[in-house]
Amino acid sequence: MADPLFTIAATLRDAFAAVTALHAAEIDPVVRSSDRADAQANGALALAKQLGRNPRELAQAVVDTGLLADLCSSVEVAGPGFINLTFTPEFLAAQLVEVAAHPHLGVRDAVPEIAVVDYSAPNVAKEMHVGHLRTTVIGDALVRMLEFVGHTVIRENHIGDWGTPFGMLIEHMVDIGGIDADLTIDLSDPSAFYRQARAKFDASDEFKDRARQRVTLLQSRADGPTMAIWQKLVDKSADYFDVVYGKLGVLLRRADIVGESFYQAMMPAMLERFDKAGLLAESEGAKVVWVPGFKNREGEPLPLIVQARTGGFNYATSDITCVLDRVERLHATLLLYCIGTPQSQHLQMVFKAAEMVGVLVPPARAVHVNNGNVLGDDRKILKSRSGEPAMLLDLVDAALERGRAIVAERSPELPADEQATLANTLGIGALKYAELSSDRIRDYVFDWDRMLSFDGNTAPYLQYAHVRVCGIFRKAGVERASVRGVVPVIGEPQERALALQLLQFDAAVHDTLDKFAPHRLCTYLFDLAQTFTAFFEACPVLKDGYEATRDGRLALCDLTARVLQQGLALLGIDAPERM
RNA sequence: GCGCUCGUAGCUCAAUGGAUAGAGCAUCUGACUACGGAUCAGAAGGUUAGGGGUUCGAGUCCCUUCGAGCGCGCCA
Repeated sequence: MADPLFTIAATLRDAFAAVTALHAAEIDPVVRSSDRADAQANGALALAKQLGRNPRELAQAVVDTGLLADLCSSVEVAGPGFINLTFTPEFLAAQLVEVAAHPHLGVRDAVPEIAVVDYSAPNVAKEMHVGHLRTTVIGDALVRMLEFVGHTVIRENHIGDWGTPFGMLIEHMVDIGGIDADLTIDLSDPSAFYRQARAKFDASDEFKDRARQRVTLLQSRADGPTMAIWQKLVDKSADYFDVVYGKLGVLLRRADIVGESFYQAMMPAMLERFDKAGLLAESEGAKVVWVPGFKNREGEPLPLIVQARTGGFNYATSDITCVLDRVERLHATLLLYCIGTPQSQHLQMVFKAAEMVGVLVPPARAVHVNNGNVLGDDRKILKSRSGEPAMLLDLVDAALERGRAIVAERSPELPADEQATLANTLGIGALKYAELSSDRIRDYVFDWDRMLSFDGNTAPYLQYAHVRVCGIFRKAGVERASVRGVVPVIGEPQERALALQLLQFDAAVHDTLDKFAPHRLCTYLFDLAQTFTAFFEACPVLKDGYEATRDGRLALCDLTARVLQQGLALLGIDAPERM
């Protein structure tokens, strides 16, 4: 019970029960933080409507029970029926002591589930571009948060490693020396090999035929040389992905790759299940599933094609089989798909089809954690100089370079190795935070200067706030751990504001996970940092004449630093101790 | 044509159906020889694209118009 709002809500439930003679479980008072008081309860409004009573009178009756008096120094009815609450300093201080001793800083464990988080999903033999940035960074943050609250999290990188393009890719490799060909992925142009193959495919009918035959050979999965070349293409691309993930500091590793190819063997059985359920139909020569509610251009029902006329499977088949695998083999109950919004209709059809065939059934559920685009200042998708979507590795390298420039200018006195680490922390932190700090559903405008600024809702601002707190302890020569048991001082308004903010970490994390919206945690951390700086200005910690409040304020400082550090860590961002 | 997403201060973004829609940047005015100035305090800035509806209460939910972006049968 770290969050005081939960304690208040429970007490309020008792109070409502007392005045309405309803069983406590039937009442769900809404308690939220408020600008006008420490907290505000507005359960009386909805409840009064149900009971046909005057909301103000009901709220007043609840106040009159006196049940909140132990926790609050002031309880008053306001507006149409709100109850405004001001906590006692003792109550706040006791909650803070609990949070400081709590292994997760007051963040409650969730009811544990097995969650699969599907994110990043680059394609073999193709570059990662700006479109992969948000899914990768958002998915990674969600993985960290889900693990933090106690879920078992399985990361999956559903790479594009199967399908018709592999006919021409493999055939091109055969032409240049087969499995022995010296295939290198050029980090400055990872799609070069793909383009060469494509050019031949477009130019030569003979090559086109060979490529088509090669696809058939690949799909049979029986031809040794074909599979060996395919594997080499996949491996080389995985090397490239590892470079990107390593620089970006995301958790995805080779072992997390579960590409489209993985599901091929299970697809016939999957179709069999649709057939047995009477859901498999034929339309224009293809095997389809009619998913209700979807229409094509002509306004006619739109089928989900699971087997093409040619007998080949496609990504609908693969994605449905993937749902099956996650639910029945991995026993996942939470399936998160961190994929751009354009895939929305496809995923809805896949989820619906999986539901119809009895695979995706409660408690298992799938969520499309969709995201908008990254735009340039022209409000079009961020492009590189060549006019193509910006390459992810270029953005990462540019972020690192900008980080280095900032450190060289502002922290030249630090040891060289620390400067290097700091440059990375600042550059990558800024890049990631920019992706995370606005609502993932909307497009957002990419701007180096803004994301690297030490002012505003940015990673550097939060990192600097952390550095400042650490600096106080360094200056005082006090070990952070030594103040952990100290009861914080709650006297000045800024101390109270900071205490309230610190106590809402739990709510911020859970709110973020309820909506899979990392920007909510970002907003919380930014508010916390701002609240801290106001405290820092108004409430001297180490100055002469403030000995009596010193340790209590140091306790607030320590907790602030820990919440900032932990909060940033949940976003995949490091918090340096000095800069 | 059908469908999905979005539209909030000059700019970039917030806001479980709750009171007077909040931050940051930029602009303007102040503070301090600094417990880290990589700072803080304050001011100004709004018909939440337009119009209807539901509700005690709508930026939020529903309908509609306009605008932007993206999908829409055998690639993935």
